[in-house]
Amino acid sequence: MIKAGENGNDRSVTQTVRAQLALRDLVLRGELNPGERVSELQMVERLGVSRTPVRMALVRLEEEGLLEAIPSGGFSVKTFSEKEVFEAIEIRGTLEGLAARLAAERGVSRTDLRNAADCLDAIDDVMRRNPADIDLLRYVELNARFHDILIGMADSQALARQLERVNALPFASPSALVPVQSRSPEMNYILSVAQDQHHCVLSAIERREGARAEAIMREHARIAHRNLERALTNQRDMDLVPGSVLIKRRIRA
Amino acid sequence: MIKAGENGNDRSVTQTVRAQLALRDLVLRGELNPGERVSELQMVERLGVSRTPVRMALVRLEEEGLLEAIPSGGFSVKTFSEKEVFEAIEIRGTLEGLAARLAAERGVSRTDLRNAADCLDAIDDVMRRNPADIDLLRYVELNARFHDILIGMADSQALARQLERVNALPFASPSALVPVQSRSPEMNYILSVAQDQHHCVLSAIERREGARAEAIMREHARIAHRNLERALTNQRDMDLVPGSVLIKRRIRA
DNA sequence: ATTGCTGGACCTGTATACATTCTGCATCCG
DNA sequence: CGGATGCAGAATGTATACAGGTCCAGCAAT
Repeated sequence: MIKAGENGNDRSVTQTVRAQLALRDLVLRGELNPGERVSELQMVERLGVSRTPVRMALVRLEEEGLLEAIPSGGFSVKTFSEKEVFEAIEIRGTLEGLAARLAAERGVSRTDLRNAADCLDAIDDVMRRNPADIDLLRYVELNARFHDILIGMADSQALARQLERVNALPFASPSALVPVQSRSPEMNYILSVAQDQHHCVLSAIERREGARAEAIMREHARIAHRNLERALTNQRDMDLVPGSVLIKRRIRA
Repeated sequence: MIKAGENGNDRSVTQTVRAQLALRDLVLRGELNPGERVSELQMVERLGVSRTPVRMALVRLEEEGLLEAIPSGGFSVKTFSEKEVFEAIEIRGTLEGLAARLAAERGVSRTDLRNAADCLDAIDDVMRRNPADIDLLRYVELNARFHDILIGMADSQALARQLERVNALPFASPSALVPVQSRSPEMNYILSVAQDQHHCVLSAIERREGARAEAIMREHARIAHRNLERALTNQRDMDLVPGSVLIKRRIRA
C-alpha cells in the first residue's frame, strides 16, 4: 500500500500529518463542497491511508476551524459568512495589538530589534528595487516574517498560541489578502502605507510607547479589511483569496 | 466492562467524552504529575475505556491547552508559569474588551439588554441580601452568566470560539479567581467594584460608547490579576484556585 | 398526493492486533 | 572513569474488525 515516491512518503512524517495536509488542501481548494459531510471512508479511499489517521486529521482540522462537528457524529466542511471573515481579521488585529503593547511595555532585546529592523530593510529593498513590478511573493514572505517576529517579541506563549489559531484560517493570516492588491493601481500606495506602519510600530516598541504600538497594529489589520472589501466587490479578485470557496457570498448591489 | 451506575454510563454520552471529562479531572486535581508523560495504556487501565477514545481525549485536551504534545509522540501534562497565567487573563480581558466594543458599535437587541440587566439585578440581590456572608457560589454562577451574555451580544462566532479557548484554562475564566477573595476582608469592596464595572459596561454598550465599553472590560480583567497576585503571595489561598497544581511557582520574597 | 412506516445501506464509535519507533539501562570500550 | 553502543521493554502510530446509530428510499395505506 505504501508506495514511496507517490506522495512523498518520508517515513519520518506520520500518516496523520500527511492526511491532515492533504485534507486541508482538499478543503481549501474547494474539492469538498462547503457544508457537505466529510465521509471518513471516502477520505480513506482518496488519501490512501486508513481510518485512524483520517480521523485524527478530521479532529485537528475541526480544531483549526476548517471543519465543523455534526451533532450526530462526523464532520462537515465549514462555511464562513463575510461577517465572520471580517471578524477574524479584527480578532487578529486586536491580538497583534496586544502583542505589540506587551513588547513595548516589557521592552525587547537588542537582537530582536535588530532582526525586525533587518526584515523591514529587506521589505524596503523589495519595494525600491523594482517599483513597477514588485516581487509580491517575496513581499508576502517578508511580511509574514515581520509579523512572526513581532509576535515573538511579546514573549508570550499563550498569546502566540491564540494567534496561531486565528492565522490558521487561510484568509485571516497577515499576508493572506496582500495578493488581492496585485491588480490594483493603488497597490504601491497601499503597500507603502502598510510598510510605514511596520516602521512606526517598531519605533513605538523601541520607545516603549505601548498604547501607540497597539493602536498601530490594530489599524494595520484594517488594510486587510480594505483588501477583502475590494475582493468582495470585484468578484474576479476573489480567486486571489486563499480559501475563498469557503466564503458564503452575499448578494451585493 | 461497562458497569452502569459506576461512572454514569449514559449510552448517549460517548466513551470519548467520558474519557475527556475524566482525564481533565485527573489533570486538574493534580493526580497526574505536571510535566509527566501521560501514558495511553495507563489511562486505559485507569479510565476503563479502550485506547481509541483515550487517544481522542488526549488530542482534545491538548487543544484545550491542558496537555502538551511531545515531539517524539504522546503528550505530557502542561505546566504554566506565573507569567503565563497573567498573560492568559490579559488575553481574556482583551478579547472581552473587543466583544464589548463590537456589541456597542453594532448595537444590541432589547431582549439582550434585558437579559443582561436581569442578570446584574440578580447579582445586586445576592450582594444586598446577606452582605456579611455572601453566597459566593451563586455570585460565581451569575458572574459567569453575565460574561456569557456579553460575549453573546457581540454576535461573533469567531470571537466566541476564541474566548471559549482562553476560558478553557481553568484559572483564566472570568469566575475562576473570585473565590480567592473569600478569605479577604476586602471581598465585599472588590466585588462591588467588579459589579459596578458590570453596570458601567452595560450602560456603555447601551449608549454605543465602544471605546469606553472596551476599556472597562480590560480593566475588569485586572481584578483577576489582583486576585491571582493575592493567591500567589498567600500560599494558603492557592487551593482556592482551580488547576493551581499546574502552576509552576516561583520563589517569592 | 401525502404521510407514516419499514428495510437497508452507510457511517461513525469502539476495541484490539500488529508494526515501528523511542527510551532507558546495562554493558563494554577507550 | 566517562561516554558510546546495543538490547529489551514499552509506548505510540496504524490498520482493521465489529457494533450500534442515523438517515434515506421505497412502499403501503389513507
